[in-house]
Amino acid sequence: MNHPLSLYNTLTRTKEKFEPLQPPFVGLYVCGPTVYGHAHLGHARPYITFDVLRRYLQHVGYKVRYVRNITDVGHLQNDADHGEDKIQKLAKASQLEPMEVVQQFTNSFHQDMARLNVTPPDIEPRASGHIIEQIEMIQEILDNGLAYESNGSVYFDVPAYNQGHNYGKLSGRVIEDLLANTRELEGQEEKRSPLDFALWKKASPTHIMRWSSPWSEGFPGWHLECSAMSRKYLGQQFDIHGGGLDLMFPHHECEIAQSQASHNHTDAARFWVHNNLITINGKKMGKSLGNFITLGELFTGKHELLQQAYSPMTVRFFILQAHYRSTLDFSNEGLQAARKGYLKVMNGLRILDQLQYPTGATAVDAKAEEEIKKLTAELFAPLADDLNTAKAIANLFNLLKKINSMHTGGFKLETISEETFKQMRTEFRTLVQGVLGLKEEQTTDAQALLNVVLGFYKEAKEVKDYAKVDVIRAQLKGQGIVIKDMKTGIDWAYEE
RNA sequence: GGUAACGUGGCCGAGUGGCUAGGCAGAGCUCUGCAAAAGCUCGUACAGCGGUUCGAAUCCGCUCGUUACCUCCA
Repeated sequence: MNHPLSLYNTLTRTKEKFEPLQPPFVGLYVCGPTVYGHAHLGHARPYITFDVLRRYLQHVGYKVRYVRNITDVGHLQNDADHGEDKIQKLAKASQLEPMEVVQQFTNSFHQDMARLNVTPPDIEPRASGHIIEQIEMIQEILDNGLAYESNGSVYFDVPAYNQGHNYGKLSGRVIEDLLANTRELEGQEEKRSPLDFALWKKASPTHIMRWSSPWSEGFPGWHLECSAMSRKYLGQQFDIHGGGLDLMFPHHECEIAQSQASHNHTDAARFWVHNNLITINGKKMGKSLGNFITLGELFTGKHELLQQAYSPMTVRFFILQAHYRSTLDFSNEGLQAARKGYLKVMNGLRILDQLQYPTGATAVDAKAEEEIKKLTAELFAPLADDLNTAKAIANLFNLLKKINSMHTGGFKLETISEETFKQMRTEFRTLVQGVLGLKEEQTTDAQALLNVVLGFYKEAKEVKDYAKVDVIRAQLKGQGIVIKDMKTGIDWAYEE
């Protein structure tokens, strides 16, 4: 298991060589969605990015346990009204059970991910299913003197924690600066310091999502679930924690603090990896800004900003064509270019399947051999350098040119050895399908194709070319389809 | 205001001291019944100004512009 994967670690702000704690096992935790709405293009990015990371780790031989949570107990909405559970708010409005809302959006999320060919995580824990673990964790933090109870709620004591630890180590914040810039928000009188955050919140009488705890009927704080669930399934310390850049502060910072404060004072994860955001007209795409396009809208083209529908693989390719740590700007032009690029790769894949190495070839040319070997070796190399999918795809196109030439005859296959040819074929396929996770999409409509054939059938009948008519009938029958000549026209049926 | 990024050819987007990124769009050529696909060739890009260096898109400084986080958000 010796390979040179380096990853950018937000904790150290440098690229570091990746070494698992217990090779060959790798524990990977990624913050999952809060299921109070349909997933949008911005959501696609981390899940595709970390899907590729997971696939790559597996490709180089690691055994990965990938945990991605579903947050379904609701994040507090900290706007003008005191803080209301988003899921609960929606549930009231539509007269649904909160869990019904959660299930709907969870199903929708799963569907979108499947279409994007994102492999499901190995464990997908729900926050609502881990209330006990979260309560336990709060108790530990209380026992360590780093949290306090206030009117039925429990708050994390940031200044106390900061005495022995470094609150802000991940996001580069300094506690004094944070204090100097704190805004006065309502409903904060229970806190000792404005920086303190809730571990447990006492439920108001109208709040329906509530659980019993030693402190009150209430619900867990909005950073706790990730700490509790990552620990449960990956241990006190694990290898990689991923998520969007916008979660770095406060979410991930709080996660680190909670984890440190509740157990052995070890960092929860050794590598903190953050993907950058998707922008639209240069601005972050986000729920709060209302400038998002859901994946469903993207796939159907039903959104005022969309000139056309973009298939899931187009979206995947679009995202992978940029490095995960750069912002990526949405545009129709960008998506359309991605679509063409994606189709080019798919055409290449088809051609590769058709290529056959000639038997008894003996015209190996050292230069050609070397060239293909080099291009092949360059396919995976960029992924080892902080998962540079953009460069890997660029290298893919460079090899694809040669493959296309092999197909059209400009590049004689026998000028490379069979071994090199097979290696090239395997690596190209593995990169495209196995690691980048690009799959062929059925872009053609079977019914439309059938109509074309029926058109020829009709023409043949009209000119009484019965030989051709018979051939068409026989061929279609071979496909399980029978032609029906009716007075009203030509139709078809499945052969019964 | 604090902190952190970014500014690359028509568009998207890699690259972080010398070696062609790549895709899309555009032009020309080859192939071709026509077309398409494919291949080949082409654009003398690195916000501006100054500095370091034999050499900078890449390092340093300043200026301008954009963004993110600091409040739920992937």
